Amino acid sequence: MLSYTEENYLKALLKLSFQNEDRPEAGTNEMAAYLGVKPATATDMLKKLKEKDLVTYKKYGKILLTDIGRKNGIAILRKHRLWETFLYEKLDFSWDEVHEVAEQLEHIQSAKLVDKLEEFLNFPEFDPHGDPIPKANGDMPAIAKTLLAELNAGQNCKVAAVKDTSTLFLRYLEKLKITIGTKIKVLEVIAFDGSLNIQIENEEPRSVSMKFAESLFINQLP
Amino acid sequence: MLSYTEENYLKALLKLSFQNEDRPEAGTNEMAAYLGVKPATATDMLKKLKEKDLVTYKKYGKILLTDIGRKNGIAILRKHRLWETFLYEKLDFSWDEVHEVAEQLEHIQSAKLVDKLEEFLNFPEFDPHGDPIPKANGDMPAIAKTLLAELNAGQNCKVAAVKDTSTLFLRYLEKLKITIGTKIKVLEVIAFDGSLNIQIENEEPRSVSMKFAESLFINQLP
DNA sequence: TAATAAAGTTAGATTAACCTAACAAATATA
DNA sequence: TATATTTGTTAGGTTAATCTAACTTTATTA
Ligand SMILES: [Mn+2]
Ligand SMILES: [Mn+2]
Ligand SMILES: [Mn+2]
Ligand SMILES: [Mn+2]
Repeated sequence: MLSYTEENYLKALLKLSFQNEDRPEAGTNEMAAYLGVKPATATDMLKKLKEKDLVTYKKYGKILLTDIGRKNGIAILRKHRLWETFLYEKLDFSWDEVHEVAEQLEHIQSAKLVDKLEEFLNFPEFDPHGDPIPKANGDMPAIAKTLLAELNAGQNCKVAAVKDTSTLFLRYLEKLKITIGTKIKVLEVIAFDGSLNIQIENEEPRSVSMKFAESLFINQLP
Repeated sequence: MLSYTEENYLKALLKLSFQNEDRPEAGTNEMAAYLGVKPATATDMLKKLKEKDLVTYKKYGKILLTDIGRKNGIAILRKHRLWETFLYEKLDFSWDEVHEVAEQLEHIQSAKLVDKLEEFLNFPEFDPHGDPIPKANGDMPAIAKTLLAELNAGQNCKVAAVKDTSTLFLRYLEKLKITIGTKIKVLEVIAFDGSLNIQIENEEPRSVSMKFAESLFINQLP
């Protein structure tokens, strides 16, 4: 059985591996920063995880999940996202509130609980931020990876997921009435600063910054 | 903020205080046994809880919750019982499965979560074992304290709560189709061994042992 | 009441997860 | 390529929660 902390390291490594898709390994400092601990602490834990065959690790080398480490990491991620969905759908939490509580709930140990929860939620595919929820067998729907910023004038899309999950951004999205699934049309791309004029559903056109457009994953529409 | 372990000590002390109503204090060994640790461990923790003003404690003396300790204990108990209710009502857990998972869930820190959960469950008064669920302000419905064993031949009652929450007992109750709210009529009390002949709802009469009758709390019916 | 038993404490270790400070290796850059 | 910078490790400590073994206090009982 894994400790709370060990689980967090595995999940962190998994998420870092999603971030650099072509280079799924991470460094000690990178992990330490991600987890909010000092590098010395991470080194200790990585040695321990290596002993348990959850990561491959060599002195001064990069860190990679083993198959079993990955399996465990995905199980935590699954729980995290199912709980976020529960909080959002059933308990009326807003999407900027769910993460913090799910960070605790993801460590509850009960196979039955996860599976029953998934059933109760009707086997959701995506969490409130649009991130895919792994199935019990580890399968996971593909992650959207096109950014709004990559579109050209005239193109249509649907919001698939948020890249930035900060409260500041999520609150701003709410203000703009943007949520997962919202349709957006790009009216104009301003070459000067990369900002966009967009139409959100049938609202009045408005301008958003390049930073904004680089924080939203979308699925293109024909 | 209290640690997982500190919370468990407070809840334990609270429950022990319910058990001996006229003598709401506990001893070191009693607490240690309840929590499954050695007395030396409990002594250390009690000193720490005393420092934090959560219990009154003097060397070789009995232990009592302070007002603030009690308030905290009740908050944990509230979470425990709300989660048990959630698991039972929404996720189809059986009543002998809920406790173990609730033991973990009760330590999740989020005031909003508890209150939203309570609302989602429609402000339940009792958990799946018939135990009262404290309100957000600390109020708690009265605990049933009459045992089935205290009734005489001819008297009617409704099952209010289980005193013994062991899997063995709960499974046996299920087999007998007894749950919280089930009506029972005492047909005969056997003086020899304290066993009872009872009628469960409209089933065929049957005999139960004294041990059985001392494990069920009931509310008497006219 | 004196001896025995039960209840509770203390001292000293252990383990997990963290830290700082000093050092070593690998990488980037002048 | 030599030096500086970045990255990562080691040694030695701390804190929370646990333990065992030895000891002390309180309660029971002969
Ligand atoms: Mn999250
Ligand atoms: Mn976590
Ligand atoms: Mn319980
Ligand atoms: Mn607990």
